[in-house]
Amino acid sequence: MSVGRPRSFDKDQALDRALRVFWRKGFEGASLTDLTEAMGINRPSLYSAFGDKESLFHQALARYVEAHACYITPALEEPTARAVAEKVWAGCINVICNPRNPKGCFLVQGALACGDMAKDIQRAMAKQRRKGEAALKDRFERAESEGELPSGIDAVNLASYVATVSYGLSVQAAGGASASALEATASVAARSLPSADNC
Amino acid sequence: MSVGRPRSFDKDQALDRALRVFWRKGFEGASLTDLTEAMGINRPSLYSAFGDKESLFHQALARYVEAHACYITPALEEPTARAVAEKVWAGCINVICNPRNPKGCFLVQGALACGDMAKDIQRAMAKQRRKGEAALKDRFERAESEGELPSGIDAVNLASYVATVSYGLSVQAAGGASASALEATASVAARSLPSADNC
DNA sequence: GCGATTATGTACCGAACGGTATGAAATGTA
DNA sequence: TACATTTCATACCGTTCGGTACATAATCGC
Repeated sequence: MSVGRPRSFDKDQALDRALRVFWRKGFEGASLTDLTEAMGINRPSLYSAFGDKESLFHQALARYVEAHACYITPALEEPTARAVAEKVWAGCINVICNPRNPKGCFLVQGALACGDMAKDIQRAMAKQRRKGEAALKDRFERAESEGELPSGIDAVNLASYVATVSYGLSVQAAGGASASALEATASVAARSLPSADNC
Repeated sequence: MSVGRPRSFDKDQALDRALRVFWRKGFEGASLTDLTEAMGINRPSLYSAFGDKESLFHQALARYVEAHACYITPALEEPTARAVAEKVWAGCINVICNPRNPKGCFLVQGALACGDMAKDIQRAMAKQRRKGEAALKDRFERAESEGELPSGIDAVNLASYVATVSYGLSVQAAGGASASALEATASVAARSLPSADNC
């Protein structure tokens, strides 16, 4: 056991609550007062446990990826490109319309447009989005090699498309769209996907 | 001619410059110092000409709709639902990847997630997005009545889909995607659209 | 118990925020 | 020229921002 006074709060829980604040208000819209109140701690505790606001945000981002954007991993294991895409969108809608969560995708609305001081944050978010797209691309390259993709679609474009629809759904959710409305939208999007009779 | 000292700056030009700042940095990320410096005027001139920051934002929003989101109107006059959607996406990409503009769509990134003080702004942006979707819906209802839409797609869902893809493209552009990459993405999206051989 | 160490609560820091008071400058009217 | 009117530039307002000094409290090894 480490010496010194023990921490009186649960660090993971506090990080989860910070994530929810950043998720709802964005990096710039979330003040330290918002954060400390939601986390149930005061400022010095936040700084000693997480570093400054930017560092806290990066940790919240990592937490989001592992705890909320994790639906991507099992989706990639679906047997067909179509099933992968449909499962990604379904998982996405499940997160962005979950009444227990802020509306929308954190990776989209955490820092899409921001002041110069937050440009590093903005880049980190874009990088994380690209990471998801790269995972999709790898998966669709496999589909390509298996002859699953029709002519005129390559893995990169399909991955970009699947991600693009996800981002669009997130904007819709942030604007108040319901899960059922977005499921209908995703079902239209699915018409683009390769199916058994078009390859 | 009105009495009093004449204004020493062009109001429309100043508003255009304010729009660009809000577009790039969002409502909260744009400070009054950013705005006045870009507009080439000082604070009291801004307040006397445009009101407070929120009022200026609303005027910038109106300007954006008429000067940059205006590509929607001619797109609606295309003869088929497919052509409408393709022209909307092409017009969208032309705006969000235009090197003369900030990257991305102002209606998406102006105030997607924000602090409580900017919630009215957030709602105004969502309302404006819905306005565009409603225009698409009306157009696709016409397509529906003309028997152009295949079974399983109604006008509302198709309009939501076309808008959703646009928003997703905007997120991609904000993240640095090139116009050519987004054109390829949009071409995948177009596979969802009704074509001559699927109704 | 005692010192070392770490966390907590309060109270505060300089800087930047949005917004404004004030007086000088520039116009039309007379 | 004198006045009314409107804009301009400076300098400032109170508030909130992100971040921290400092003293106290709680735990460890000894």
